[in-house]
Amino acid sequence: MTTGEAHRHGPKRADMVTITDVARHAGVAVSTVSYVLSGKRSISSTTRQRVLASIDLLGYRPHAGARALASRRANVIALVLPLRTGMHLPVLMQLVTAVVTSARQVDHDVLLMTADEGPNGLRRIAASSMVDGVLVLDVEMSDARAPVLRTLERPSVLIGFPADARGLTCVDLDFHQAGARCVEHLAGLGHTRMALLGAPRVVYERDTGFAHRTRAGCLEAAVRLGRTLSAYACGESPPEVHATLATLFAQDPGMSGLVVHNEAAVTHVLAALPRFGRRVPDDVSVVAICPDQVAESANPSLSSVLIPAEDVGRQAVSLLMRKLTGGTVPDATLLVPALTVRSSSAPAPTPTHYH
Amino acid sequence: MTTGEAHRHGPKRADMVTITDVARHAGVAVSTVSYVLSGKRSISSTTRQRVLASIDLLGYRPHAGARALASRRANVIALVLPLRTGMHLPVLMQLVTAVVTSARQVDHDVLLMTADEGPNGLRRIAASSMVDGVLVLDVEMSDARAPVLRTLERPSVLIGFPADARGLTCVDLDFHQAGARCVEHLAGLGHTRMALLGAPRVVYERDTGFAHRTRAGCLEAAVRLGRTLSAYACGESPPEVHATLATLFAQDPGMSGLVVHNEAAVTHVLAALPRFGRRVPDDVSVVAICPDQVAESANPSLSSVLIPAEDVGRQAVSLLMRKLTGGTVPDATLLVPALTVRSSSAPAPTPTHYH
DNA sequence: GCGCAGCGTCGAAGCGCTTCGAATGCGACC
DNA sequence: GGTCGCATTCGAAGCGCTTCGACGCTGCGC
Repeated sequence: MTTGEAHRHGPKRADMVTITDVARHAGVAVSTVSYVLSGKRSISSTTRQRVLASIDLLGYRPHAGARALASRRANVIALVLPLRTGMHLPVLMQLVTAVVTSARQVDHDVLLMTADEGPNGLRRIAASSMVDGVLVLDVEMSDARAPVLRTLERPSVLIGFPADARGLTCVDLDFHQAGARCVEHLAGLGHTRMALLGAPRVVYERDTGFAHRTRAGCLEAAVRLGRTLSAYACGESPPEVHATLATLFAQDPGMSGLVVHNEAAVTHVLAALPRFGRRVPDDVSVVAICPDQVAESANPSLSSVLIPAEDVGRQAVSLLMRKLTGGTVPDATLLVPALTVRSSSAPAPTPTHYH
Repeated sequence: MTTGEAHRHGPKRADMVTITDVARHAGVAVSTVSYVLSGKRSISSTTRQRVLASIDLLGYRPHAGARALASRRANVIALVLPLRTGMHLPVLMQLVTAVVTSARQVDHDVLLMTADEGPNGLRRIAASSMVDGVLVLDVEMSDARAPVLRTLERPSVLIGFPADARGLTCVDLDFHQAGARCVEHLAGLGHTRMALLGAPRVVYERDTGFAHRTRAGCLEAAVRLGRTLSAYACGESPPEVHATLATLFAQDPGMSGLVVHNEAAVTHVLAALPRFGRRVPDDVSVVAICPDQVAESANPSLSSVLIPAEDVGRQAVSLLMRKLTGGTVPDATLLVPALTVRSSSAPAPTPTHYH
């Protein structure tokens, strides 16, 4: 269905209400309407009422492009998503939702970019004044986008930490503290001999920040609390998990508190423990660092430190906004992890003799 | 007109290259640069070269807002995602990626909206000339957004069919044909007695289009090919699946070809069949209508009709573009389903006697 | 030799909005 | 009563781009 008026000069839509229309209808100057809307100058309450009434009546909506042109602010931020996503999808979605919602709360919209346009996409978007700032999700250690962001003429915030984060603003969960929380929880339940079952060895061998940080956090907490903790790298397949557990129990049969930081392996761990004669949580307590969904759908449900997707998204937007308004922000923002107790952790058992 | 002047009236960014700069540098009029870029008037090749060189040299990028203002086209489409997503997440992501990529190919960007802003969000976006058109994902039968779209001053395309699709442009998989394909596949393998295990009863009782269409497609194909097919609604829990299968085999022990259109139940079906003494695919062949991932990760992997997310996304964008350029498009676009043969289907067994 | 048709280019008029400086009106103050 | 200060409001100048009519030029037909 076409609207009338197809072939005029400056394409003139009959149905578009402009600020001029509002001004005329309210009997004020255009600038007055603008000031009512932006609040950048004081307007008498009678005038304000009148203008607002006209706006309402005419159904006026400011033209985003015109506004961007005149004010040099688009009120749009770019959200860069990877297309290859190693990330847990539900968590990603939570993040995205949180970002969009938070952005809307400060009157911004979100432009979606997939990574396949690569660095050039970033430059294009930024240079065209289409967005005021950029939010990058699912950052990798050696992220090709990181260097580009540094040279970009617009502020940006990363969710996650690349290997080289200098000069970049990053947000993520505080994995060091997450590790510590897990150990503290187990220690609080009376466990004295613990283990960390972490990511595959290769992950540690690359300088993958968050894996190291988790391990350091666990070890530090164990030392601080006077407990034993040994850390194991662990593959993701059932056989590898089984092998790791075998080694672990061989070295320390009395181990009763297990921290798992390996999303893929965690269900296999639960499945394998009974085969070593350990019931969860009666003989061994398990605490995981993983998305909520994984923790909840496990059997038994896992006590865990969650990825606080909501918070991360909100924080990221808030940081970006602060940068946009010329504020100064910390380079690194680490979110305080929260531990949720579920069915996989319980007070330490009285010592048993295993062979 | 002097360019110097750092602290004039309108905020002047030193780092922004405008079309005026390009024109001056190339020694032509501003309009000429514009025409080189848009190709809307013929320009001599020498001039074009010169202009393009200047653009390149200066690193010029048109200001999106200014362009939108003058041309009344934002070159942005809105993508509306639900926040509550009943949809299979990987499929959703595929769709989103496909949409973004397709849009970029026709020089459009994508503005992301979550549904929680509701109908008002749609109106806001549309009226502010921020987007030229709207793409709505994951449409429900009784979708609150549908009526709004009809009154919107911008074209829209839905992915999925609401109950009342009058006056709306919708795209989806052709479920009728999908059902038929499954039956044809089984018939081709020599199966004569088949069954359809569909969605829960309530889904049929609401007038849920795609469930009915699948069933009709299966029945029609069975009749056409001279085979037996009975359709069963089926719940999603293991006990319900077990019960349905029990009924099914009680009524027709010789059933050897099973079509499953129930994502949630399909794994339970595979798990339950052995308990009825049926091996897959030796005794019973199973064909599913489900996302690729589900089919691939099942054991045995499922022969299935996939949701062609890529195609759907591409089609949706292409339809929207056609509407934007004043073209006329069909109300309903049904995508041809493709069946992928995997390990769950095999030639019909020689008749066996079950009790 | 003159008129005419195109081609290629230019100049100017906006698109709808923000923002700055200036104008207005009013009570207060000397 | 004149002047100053304050609170409001107005007018106009752009923001960077597109688009339309106009114009100069060349080559052609008569």
